[in-house]
Amino acid sequence: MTPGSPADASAERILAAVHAIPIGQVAGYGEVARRAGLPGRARLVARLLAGNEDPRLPWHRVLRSDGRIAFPAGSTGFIEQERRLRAEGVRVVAGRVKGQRIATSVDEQVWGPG
DNA sequence: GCAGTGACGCCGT
DNA sequence: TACGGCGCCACTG
Repeated sequence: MTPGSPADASAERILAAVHAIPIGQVAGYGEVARRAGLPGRARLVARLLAGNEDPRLPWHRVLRSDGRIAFPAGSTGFIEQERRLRAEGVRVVAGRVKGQRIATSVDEQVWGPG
């Protein structure tokens, strides 16, 4: 193992950023990566979620920048994510989150669309 | 070291 | 809104 590797620390920050997403709210992969201090590492976030084993991790609150579920429509992950989001009161139509806007930058999360 | 692949993002049409 | 193309990063054979 490499407990002191920077990749491990980054993964920890990413998971923390995902946990920080409030119930009923959603965030984009890029936004999560940005919060973790890893701008441009959206794919790394996806890889982490794909291999996460923590059932408490609100991975379903992470969407693409388009506001759509990243899984292919009809797949197991797609159905599961859609179901979990709806359980939290999030309106999901055709695999897309409605009534909310995916922040692509920290400014939008803090200040809003403007 | 190179090529292929993916729960991505941005831009142009 | 939908599609296609290109770029970027990390992992695997």
